[in-house]
Amino acid sequence: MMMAEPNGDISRIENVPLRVSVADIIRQAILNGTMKPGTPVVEMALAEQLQVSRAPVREAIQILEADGLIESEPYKGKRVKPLTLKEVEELYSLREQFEAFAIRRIVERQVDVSELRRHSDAMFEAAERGDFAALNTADEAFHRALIRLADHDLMLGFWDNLYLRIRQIMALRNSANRDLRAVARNHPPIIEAIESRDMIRAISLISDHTRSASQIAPEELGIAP
Amino acid sequence: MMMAEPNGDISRIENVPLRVSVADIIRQAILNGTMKPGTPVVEMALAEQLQVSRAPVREAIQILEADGLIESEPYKGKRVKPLTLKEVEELYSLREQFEAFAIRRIVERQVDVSELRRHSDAMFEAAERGDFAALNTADEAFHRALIRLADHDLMLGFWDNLYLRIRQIMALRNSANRDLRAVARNHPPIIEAIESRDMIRAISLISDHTRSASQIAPEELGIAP
DNA sequence: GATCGTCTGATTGTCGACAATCTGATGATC
DNA sequence: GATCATCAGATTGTCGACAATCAGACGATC
Repeated sequence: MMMAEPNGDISRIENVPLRVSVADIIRQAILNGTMKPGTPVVEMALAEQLQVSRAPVREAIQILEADGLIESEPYKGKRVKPLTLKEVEELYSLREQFEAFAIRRIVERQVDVSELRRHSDAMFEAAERGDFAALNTADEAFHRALIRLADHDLMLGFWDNLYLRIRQIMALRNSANRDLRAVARNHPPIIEAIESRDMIRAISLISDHTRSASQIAPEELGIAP
Repeated sequence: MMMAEPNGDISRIENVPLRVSVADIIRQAILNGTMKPGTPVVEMALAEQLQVSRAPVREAIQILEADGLIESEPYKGKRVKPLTLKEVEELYSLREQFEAFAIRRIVERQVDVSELRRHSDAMFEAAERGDFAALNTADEAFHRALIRLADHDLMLGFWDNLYLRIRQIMALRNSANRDLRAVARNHPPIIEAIESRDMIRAISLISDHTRSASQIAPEELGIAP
């Protein structure tokens, strides 16, 4: 007997395995720069620090390996994956491809992109307040929404993975002395180009935007080859 | 005292952890259709079958989860990820983007693509012999080389991941009754367009090629939504 | 006969112990 | 003083046992 839900939308509680909590903690440490590229990641040390056994730590590390944040050599050890200038360029160039592809799909399918305005507005607000963290959050929300609106789960998964590492890079970069308002101002023209279905212009704007974001000095990464 | 290697290129032997061997075996079973989408993946059963403990099996399954071949619900169970028509379309459409991006990079940088001819020739040879498996191998080698020549490790990683699932799809599809020679004939024009630096034409050819490869009947997947 | 406990079997999650592997140091041998 | 064994420490890999969780079956209760 199929019935309507008698209760409202009580949010589904979920029981999180330890490996997930552990992975979240370590991921955070990597993304906020506490664990810099090259730092050894030792199972036993983390297990003691977090008061769990090695098993969930091992699995958490495997998750982060899949994220591309940790690399491992069998029987040798694991460490936070070093960043190279080439990898940074690859991250940003591929992100540019994803966003261009997303725009093509969005324009072709005439998807409503009004959501983007919310994020853009949030960016201006954050810029006014000089709130750098909030600006970044809104910026990421904007770009992720752009990908999500393309309705392409596979690309969204790749994008999430890719953006994880971009966040890591941004954390390592001394993020001050940037013109917050200028960053915010980049976005409305993109929305307008999409809404007027000017694909060429929208993609061109996104490309410029991404390229300017990818500027980074090698010494900010620690290693260079 | 840096010295030249006294020995020739003796290939480095490597000690493979069990999880890798186990992952290879299970991956193969998924890719050749022995374990179809939806099949439950149970640790203990596999451990007994392979005569190892559960630990390496667990880790192998995590590897395949990262590959996108297995999905898991905590405390419930794991199974070979079901395929949907939408996912198939996403796989092929994203592959098309990757190949177009690769071609742009290759043409811009004037990369030598003579390697592609080797793979193309192998395809014709296989087609003559009516050797379907060899044709597929050469076809994959052709397309992977195209990506590799773009010199973009990040994209290559994504492509490998993506192509894994395309292999799975191709295995499920009743692959007979196709004109092998016609498949082979698709490729030389691509090489020629790249070598004559006609980016537009090369990308257009690749797109057509990918799109025609993506045709699949829903009932060939088992599930449809 | 609907609802609620309770139980049971299946599966995954976690633990502590032990084995295998790698690295570098130390010392024996020529 | 090179080269080779051997050893010790650190780290990861593997194992078997136990705990937690979930789904479904089976009744008891109203």
